[in-house]
Amino acid sequence: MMLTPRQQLILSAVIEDYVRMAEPVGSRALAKHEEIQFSPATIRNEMADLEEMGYLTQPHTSSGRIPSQKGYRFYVDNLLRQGHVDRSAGAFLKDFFTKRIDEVEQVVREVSTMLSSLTRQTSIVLGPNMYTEKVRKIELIPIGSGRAVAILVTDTGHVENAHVHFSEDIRVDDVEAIVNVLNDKLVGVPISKLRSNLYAELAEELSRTVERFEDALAVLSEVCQVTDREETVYIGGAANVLSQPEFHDVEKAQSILSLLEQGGTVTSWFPKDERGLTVRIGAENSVGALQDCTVMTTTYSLYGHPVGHIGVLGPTRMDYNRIMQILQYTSAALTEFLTRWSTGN
Amino acid sequence: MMLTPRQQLILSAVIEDYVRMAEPVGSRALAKHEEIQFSPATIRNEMADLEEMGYLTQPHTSSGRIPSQKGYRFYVDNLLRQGHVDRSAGAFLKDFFTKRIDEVEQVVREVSTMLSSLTRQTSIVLGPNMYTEKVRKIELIPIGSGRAVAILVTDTGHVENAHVHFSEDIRVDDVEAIVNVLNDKLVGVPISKLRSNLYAELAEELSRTVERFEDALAVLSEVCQVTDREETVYIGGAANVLSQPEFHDVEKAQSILSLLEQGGTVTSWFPKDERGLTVRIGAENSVGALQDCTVMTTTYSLYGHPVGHIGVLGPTRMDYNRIMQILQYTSAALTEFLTRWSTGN
DNA sequence: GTTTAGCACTCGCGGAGTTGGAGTGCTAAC
DNA sequence: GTTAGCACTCCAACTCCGCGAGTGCTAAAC
Repeated sequence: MMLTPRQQLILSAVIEDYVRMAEPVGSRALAKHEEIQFSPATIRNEMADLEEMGYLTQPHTSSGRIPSQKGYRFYVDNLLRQGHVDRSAGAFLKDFFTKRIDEVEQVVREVSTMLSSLTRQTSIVLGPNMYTEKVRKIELIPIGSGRAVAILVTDTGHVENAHVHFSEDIRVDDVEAIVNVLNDKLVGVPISKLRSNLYAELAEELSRTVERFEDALAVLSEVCQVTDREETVYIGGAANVLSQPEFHDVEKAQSILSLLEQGGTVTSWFPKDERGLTVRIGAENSVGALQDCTVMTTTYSLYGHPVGHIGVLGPTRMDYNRIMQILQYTSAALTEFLTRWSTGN
Repeated sequence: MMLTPRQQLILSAVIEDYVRMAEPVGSRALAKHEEIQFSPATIRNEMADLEEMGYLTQPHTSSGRIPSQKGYRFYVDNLLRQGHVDRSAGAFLKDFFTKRIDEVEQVVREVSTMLSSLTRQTSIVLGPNMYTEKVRKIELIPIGSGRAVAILVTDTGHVENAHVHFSEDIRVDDVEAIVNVLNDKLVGVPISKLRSNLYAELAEELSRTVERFEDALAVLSEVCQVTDREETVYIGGAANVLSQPEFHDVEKAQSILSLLEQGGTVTSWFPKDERGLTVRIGAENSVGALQDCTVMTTTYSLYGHPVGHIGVLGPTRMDYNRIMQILQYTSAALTEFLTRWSTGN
């Protein structure tokens, strides 16, 4: 069942040609490759075998072959020659990451547009989540008529806020009391723990120390809800799907673009609880509209924990090698940036 | 030079038919309208005149007529029969705006997707700017190793934040001193005034009262920079451009989509310093890629001042009447929501 | 003078027929 | 096992043609 070296050679040649030209590749064309020393006839025989085994398909009898999903899978798993990002991309990336930026959000957003312009595909970036960060301070700022803004600052300087409603006649003391309890109990606690048992403990503490229990509870529940904030999704180069010949069919393109528009859906394309690089080819994506697409993703980390995802969406006919290199480089650089940033530049 | 009533009738019939069918409309088809009581021959004569005057064009000799840009312009300026949103849209809108939501950002974002699904076009919404809001409180929260987060809360509860770098050896007192001066001087000041003469005055005050002048200045300049924050841009239904027959040409569609992706550019499509409804038809848009598009926009307000924009982008062949009604309704409802929201729900 | 019927003409569109080329599978020779 | 040769397949591009929708013009009717 294993492929002979020659078959592997031919398979990768087919894939690489097809990725470049977007057209079925025939035996004559392959024979011109310098690594390939056999005659077209031999190649034809091998290709017929590869087709029989399901690695190649023919759009119609007597046209060249194109890789099947199984073919791509084998290629990604066994034939990708690891390496470094190519010259120009490397320069571009190095340049990008030496620019000094210090707002995380801005960096993440720019990574998204950078990835899409470098790969000429659509990029998807999930902003870093804050689960591992710890509460630094909670503030409660009244803004009149029984309303206030609750502000939570994490140890890395993330700021989240939520609006809270109070009873009309709450007093400044009450507000202060609430804030004090919250800060006493929550400073230093990781965001991911806010929801859990702490909630009960805090509710109890509040009921003991604070007069305005309902109001305090309102604040507490708002504060805890930051846990539920979805990671922000940045999508770059969505228009690039239209430049792929496989999406000149407007219907397909539209279905993909509408998917991309619903930020929520996109989140689910990323493998949960998996770090490092993943490649989802065609039907492996489970989402119907992505049957002809490959989604390649990886994670970036802070203090050794993956905190966000970066990914590239393109046709199954994508330059796996190049994009993989770019993603890995970017992931590493982003991780490094985050560490530098969170330890004080 | 003025059009006769009959010509106006025919012009609007042509436009309304064309908007519906997206195909050149001929004399026979028009003659079937019940408002139109003339024979096809008469209509042909009138259409020939309208073409000569530039209100209609013919894609090729002997095909129906389509409206020219000038035709649309005349239609929008003189023939649009004002009215109310149609039944189903009205119900939809009413329903949308009675849902109780209380985060401004969320409302604005949802308005964007609502507009696009209701109009089946692309919607563009600029979030409310804060120029008219006043500073409620400024906080400065150290997060270790010479860094801090500056937080600015406005009277309506907007929260903005920025990171600040200090000298390593700054003391808590210094930080407090800075915050105090800033709050003393800035609370109650409208955001729009932060940049102006106040800056100089404050710098001077800080130099007198605060030891760490450079650090104070760093904070001040970060705080003042919130003025420069661009309004957030929400784009909804970008994929809808592909469902318009005029954009089945992938090239065109792509150029529009890439434009939409650069949020910054989009901002410039909105007329500055103009309130109320504007319609930019075809070449009136000045941006090359929008030659076949119409951008219809209006503003929404808070306390009588326009604070944001909503708009719809579609082909010049759009349902001007319907979209205009929807925009006006939405603008009013959004204004009302904002007032209700900022005066305490 | 305005409106209308009639008619010849134009032009794009879709289907049918044709051709050329790229590519295959098979067979037989090396 | 490899390769040259050959017959075969099928798409893509092209041309040709007829149809139909629509026009402009003219002459008659109102």
